[in-house]
Amino acid sequence: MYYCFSTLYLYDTMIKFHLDPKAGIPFYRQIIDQIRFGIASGALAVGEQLPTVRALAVELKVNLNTVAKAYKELEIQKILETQQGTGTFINTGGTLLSDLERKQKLKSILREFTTVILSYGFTIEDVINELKNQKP
Amino acid sequence: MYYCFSTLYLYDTMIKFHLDPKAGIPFYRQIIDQIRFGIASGALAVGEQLPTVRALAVELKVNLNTVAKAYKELEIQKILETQQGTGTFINTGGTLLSDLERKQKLKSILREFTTVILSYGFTIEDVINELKNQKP
DNA sequence: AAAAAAATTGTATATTTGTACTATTGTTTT
DNA sequence: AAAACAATAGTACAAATATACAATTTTTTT
Repeated sequence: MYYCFSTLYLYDTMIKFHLDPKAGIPFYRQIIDQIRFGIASGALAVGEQLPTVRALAVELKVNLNTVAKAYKELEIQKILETQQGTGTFINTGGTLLSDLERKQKLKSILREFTTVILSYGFTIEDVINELKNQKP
Repeated sequence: MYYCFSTLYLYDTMIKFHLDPKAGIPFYRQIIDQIRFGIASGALAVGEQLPTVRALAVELKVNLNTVAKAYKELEIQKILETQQGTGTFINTGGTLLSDLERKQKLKSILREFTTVILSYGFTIEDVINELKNQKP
C-alpha cells in the first residue's frame, strides 16, 4: 500500500484524501491535517458532512478506528461535530488561537518538518526555493 | 525445514535468523547483516513483512529493542519501511534516489507541510521568513 | 400511521504492532 | 582502575487493527 486516494464526490465535496506511509507521520494525523486544510482552503464548508468513518477507512485502506481517531480529535477541538448514527460534520466555530499561540504553533510545526526535511539531506535553502516556486 | 516454531515460518518468509554470541559482532548488527543478505539473495522480496520485533526478539532470545534498533537503522537507509501498529516491510525503493526522485520527494514532503501550515492560517511568506531566521 | 426490522452511523474494548525513556551491562579508552 | 561510550534490557507508551456494541436513520411490514 503506497498511495491511497479518495475523492469524495459522493459527499458533494471536492477534497481528496491521501495517505503516505513513507511520510513518517501517523495516518490519523495525516487525516487531521487534510481536513484542517480543507476547511482553511474553503474546500470544506461549514455544516458539510464528511465521509463516514467506514467509507473513508475503505478508501484509505485503514481501519475505521483510525479515521474515528482523527474525527474524535477534531471534535475535541470543536472543528467537527459528530452524532452517532448520523454522521460527522464541519462545525461552525473552530477555536481561534491567540497571536502568541499562533507564533508558537508555527515554530513547533517548522521544527517538526525541518527535522524530517534535513533527514532526507535537503537544506533550508532547498525548501525556501521550492516554497517560492509553489507560491503562485 | 520441516517443523519449527520459527517466527519466519509464521511470517512466511524464507530466511532463518541466527545470532552468534561468539562472533564479536553486536546482535543488532548481525540482524542487519542477515536482512541485507536476505534481500540481496532474493530470499526477502519487496513488500514482504518481516517478523515483528517481539516475535524475532523471542526467537533470538534478545530484547525487542535490539531488534527494533536493527529495523530502525535499515529504515533510515530506506531499506525497510515501518508503520507503528502494523509492522515492518521490505521497502520498494531500496536503491538510491535520483535527482528527479529527490525533487519529487521534497515536493511531496512540502505538500504535506503546506497543508498543515495553511490549515492554521499561516502564509508561505510567514514560513519563508521564519525559515530564514532559523537558518543561522 | 405505527411498529418492527434492517441498514447505517459512530463508539468502546482488547490485542498487536512499533517507539521512547531509563537503567544496566559490557567494552573500549585513558 | 576509572571514565566514557556502546550495546542491551525493562518498562511504559502510542498507533493501528479486529471485533463487538450502541444510537440513529431508513425501509419494510402490519
